[in-house]
Amino acid sequence: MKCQTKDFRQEHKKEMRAVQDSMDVLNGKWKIPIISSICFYNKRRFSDILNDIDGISNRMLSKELKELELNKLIKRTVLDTQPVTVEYQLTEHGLTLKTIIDNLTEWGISHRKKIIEE
Amino acid sequence: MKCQTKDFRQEHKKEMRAVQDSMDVLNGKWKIPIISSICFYNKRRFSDILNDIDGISNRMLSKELKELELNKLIKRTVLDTQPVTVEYQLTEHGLTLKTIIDNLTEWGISHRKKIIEE
DNA sequence: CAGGATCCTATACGATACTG
DNA sequence: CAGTATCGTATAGGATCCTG
Repeated sequence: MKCQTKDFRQEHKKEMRAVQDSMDVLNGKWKIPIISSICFYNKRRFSDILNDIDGISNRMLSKELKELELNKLIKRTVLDTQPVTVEYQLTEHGLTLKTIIDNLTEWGISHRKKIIEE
Repeated sequence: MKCQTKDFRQEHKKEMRAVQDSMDVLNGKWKIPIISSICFYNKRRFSDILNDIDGISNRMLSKELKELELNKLIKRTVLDTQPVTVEYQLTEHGLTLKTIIDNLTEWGISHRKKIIEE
C-alpha cells in the first residue's frame, strides 16, 4: 500500500508546520494559564493575574504578556488612575483559542485518570 | 457583578491544572511532530520517524519516545528481524489526541495568516 | 501598581561518537 | 537498526531589588 505519495507527504509536512506554529505561540509554562485567567475574568489587571496563577513571577508574567500582545492574542489598556493600572483582555483572535483550551482541559482530565489507574 | 464566588474560582483552578497537565505531556519541540508522524503512517519505525522530522536528533527522538510510552500514548514493538527493527504506534489513548492536533493545525494556519496580514 | 534590571540555576536541546 | 554516552550551549525560568 504505497499510497504515501510525495503529495501526501508534502501535505503532512505542512500540517506539522502549522501545529508547530501553534505550539510556538502557546509554549512555555505560563502562556495558557495567563490566557485562561484573562479569558475567565474577561478583563484582568496585572496584579490580579499574578495572584491567579500559582508560582509565576512578575518577571515572567511581564515577559509573557508582551509576547502574547505581539502575537495579537491580548490587548493592553492603560487606565488613567493614580497609580496607573493596566487591564488586559483577549482580542477576537485570542478568543479563537477557546476551543483548543477547552479540548486541552478535557484531555488533561481524562489523561490524569488514565495515568493514575495504572 | 460579583459572581466570582470561591466555588467558581476553585473550578477555574481545576481547569487550569488540567490544561497544564496536557501541556506537560505535549510540551517541548518534538512531542507533537512525533505523535503526528506515527499517527499519519499508523505504524512507524525509529529511523523513519527520524527522517520524517526535520532537525531532530536520535538522542532527542529516543528520549521523547520513552516519555510518550511512559505516558501511555504510544506502544513500542520490537520485531524479530536481523538487525532488530522497532515499530511505534499510537495507543487508543494516544489516538484521543487527534482532535487536539487537528485543532492546533487549523489554528496554526489561521494564526499565521493573522500575523502576516499586519 | 506595573513593570524593568540583574543575577543565577536548571533544563532542553544539539553534535558527535560509540555499541549490541 | 535502534539506540546510549558524553559533552557543550542556549534558553527558560526563579529570586530579588529597583523605579516612575
